[in-house]
Amino acid sequence: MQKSHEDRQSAAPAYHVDRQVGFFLRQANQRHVAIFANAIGDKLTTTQWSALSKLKEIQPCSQNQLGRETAMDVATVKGVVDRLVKRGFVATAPDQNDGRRVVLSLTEDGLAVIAANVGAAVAATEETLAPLTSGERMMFLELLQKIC
Amino acid sequence: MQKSHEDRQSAAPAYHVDRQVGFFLRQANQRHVAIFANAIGDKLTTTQWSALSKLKEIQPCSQNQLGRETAMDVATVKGVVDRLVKRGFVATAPDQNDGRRVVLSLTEDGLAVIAANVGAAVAATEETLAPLTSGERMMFLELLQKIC
DNA sequence: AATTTTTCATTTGTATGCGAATGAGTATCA
DNA sequence: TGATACTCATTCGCATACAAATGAAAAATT
Repeated sequence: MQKSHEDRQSAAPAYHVDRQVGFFLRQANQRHVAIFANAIGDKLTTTQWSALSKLKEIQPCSQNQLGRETAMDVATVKGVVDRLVKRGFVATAPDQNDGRRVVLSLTEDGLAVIAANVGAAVAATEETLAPLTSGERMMFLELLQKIC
Repeated sequence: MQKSHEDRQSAAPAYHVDRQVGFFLRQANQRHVAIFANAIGDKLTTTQWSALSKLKEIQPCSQNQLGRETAMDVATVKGVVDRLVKRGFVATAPDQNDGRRVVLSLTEDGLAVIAANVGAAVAATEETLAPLTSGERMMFLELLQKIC
């Protein structure tokens, strides 16, 4: 078998975008977002869901803190929170001790929408990992966390 | 040790957003995009890089086909291609046989910018996977592909 | 040949996601 | 106290990402 022109020129293997981690990460994320959107009943995005869920754990808290806890940029979390406030899931109040802060908390509706969709969120996680066996899932999650 | 209220109510484990695949996938992708942006010298995004690299493999081709090959929505690939055309990396021409199609191809500058940045792209992949050992990388990529 | 379906490209609207800049408020420290 | 540094929230610009709708052209079907 004759060697290809490329192989004759250098020992470096051919570059293929569709074999790079970044390419797969983007696709895997895309697939999960689609699964989540399909599973959830109340038109909540993955980031909105993250914000709501995290807020339930750490409320009351400032907007920036929520952003840090959910790995969102300040500009990003601003938009996410704005939409959640607009829909009545999150309430804002000025901080008494710090004039800069806006204190975030969940409303009744916010708590209700979380309760109503936890099942779907769990199902979305399950469906995303469906192609993997139980052992593969543990291994995958462990490795995935390492590159975050 | 007394059982928590939650445990008494149900056998279901507590839900934590920051332990779900989706949460990690988003973060891992974020980190890679940041690494890539930092490594590349010519202000190319990961999607723009995907489009250019793939185009080099399959040119000439239509816009929609490029979108399918790079896992991009028709609306998304439109914007990506527009910016690449604007910067002179991609040329468009009407298809002789099909009045709907726009035939895409790389320009001289397009080929040059790819050549000038392959090294950085490889380095970005390397840095993204840096937290993993060689064996872990193979395992991770294999599992990641399964959930795409 | 006429109808239906599919494909292609485009546009609109909504939602992230980040860099960078700004202004207001707080904390630190000389 | 006064200068400096930091934090918080906001805003602007740019770049994905998808749903949905549109119009034009091609392919498949009857």
